[in-house]
Amino acid sequence: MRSSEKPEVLLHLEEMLSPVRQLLKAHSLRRTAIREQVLNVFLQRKEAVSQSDLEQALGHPDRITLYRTLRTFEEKGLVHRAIDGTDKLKFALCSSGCSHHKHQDQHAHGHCEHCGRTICMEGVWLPELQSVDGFQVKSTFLIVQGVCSDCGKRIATKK
Amino acid sequence: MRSSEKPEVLLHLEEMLSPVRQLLKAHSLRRTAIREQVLNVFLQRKEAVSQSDLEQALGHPDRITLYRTLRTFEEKGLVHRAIDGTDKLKFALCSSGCSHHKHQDQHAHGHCEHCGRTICMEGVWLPELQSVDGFQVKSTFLIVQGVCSDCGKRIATKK
DNA sequence: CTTATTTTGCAACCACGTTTCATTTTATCA
DNA sequence: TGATAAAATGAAACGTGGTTGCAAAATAAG
Ligand SMILES: [Mn+2]
Ligand SMILES: [Mn+2]
Ligand SMILES: [Zn+2]
Ligand SMILES: [Zn+2]
Repeated sequence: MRSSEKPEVLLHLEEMLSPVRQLLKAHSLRRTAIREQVLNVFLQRKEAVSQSDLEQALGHPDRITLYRTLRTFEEKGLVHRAIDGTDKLKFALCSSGCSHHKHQDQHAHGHCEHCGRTICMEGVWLPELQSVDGFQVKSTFLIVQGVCSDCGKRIATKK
Repeated sequence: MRSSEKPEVLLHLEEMLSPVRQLLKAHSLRRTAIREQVLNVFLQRKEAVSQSDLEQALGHPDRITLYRTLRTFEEKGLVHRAIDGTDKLKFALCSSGCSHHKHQDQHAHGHCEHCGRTICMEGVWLPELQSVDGFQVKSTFLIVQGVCSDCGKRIATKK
């Protein structure tokens, strides 16, 4: 049976790609087990995740493969680095506008000094600088340090 | 000869402490070879320096001692971390107001994507946030990415 | 100079980042 | 549906940094 002869119903089923497969296809990435698992974690958790977070979440897959998966995702514009001032490198899902070498996530990152989680903050204004005494500004990153809303509530309850 | 009997001229000479010794004394730190060497590098270079920068500048001293020297300086308020978005931890000399566990360096850090140097930028306004949808803000860090004035001139000349 | 305290230097570990290469898997197309 | 080219994986191996414990050396104080 050639695909052009398939009944319409089946064609529609084939087009019902899961969100992760849509993402992979949209960025022309092959579909592999670890890529789907990693993307699932990114979609479930809303915070930025580190490689060790993923290792734990996925039951310790091969660490080199995971490493390369993250670099590939970064390069293809699926995730961006979430700088939070700690020594731990974290990544967060990109907004839909990002693609190969064209990241456009201009937002602050909030780092909770209590639980260590890092979140993307869309609603914070970033200073728009052009140059600072001779320094040509290309982009700015803002890290907001403090206590996240979850931890704030938890602390308030305990008192 | 007891010190109380020394002629005034000698007493004055003794009080002529070098800048590094003044710094050490002001933060009640013992005077050791590596501490003086490290402080000299900080005073000469105006940019933020990493441990590997110091290792090279000082002819590869014991790396654990250097490591502890930097932590001690940070704890006592002589240097602060200069977050620049790279994976390399850098430190910069504190302004005179800092002391044991009371850092007060509120300024942006500029990172040159060309030469990799990181400098403290005193003249940049930091957003003053109190809370962002439930997140209690304690402090903010601003990283300015771009091309430093030196590299800017160098590039302009080559053209 | 003596002594209490601090600092050093070494051994030893661990966490990560990164490359290389043979093997396996994926997508494509006849 | 296979065969095939291209891409991804997993193992090994190496490098860099961060970190602790402990005995020896150095410092500051009296
Ligand atoms: Mn983000
Ligand atoms: Mn600074
Ligand atoms: Zn929290
Ligand atoms: Zn530069």
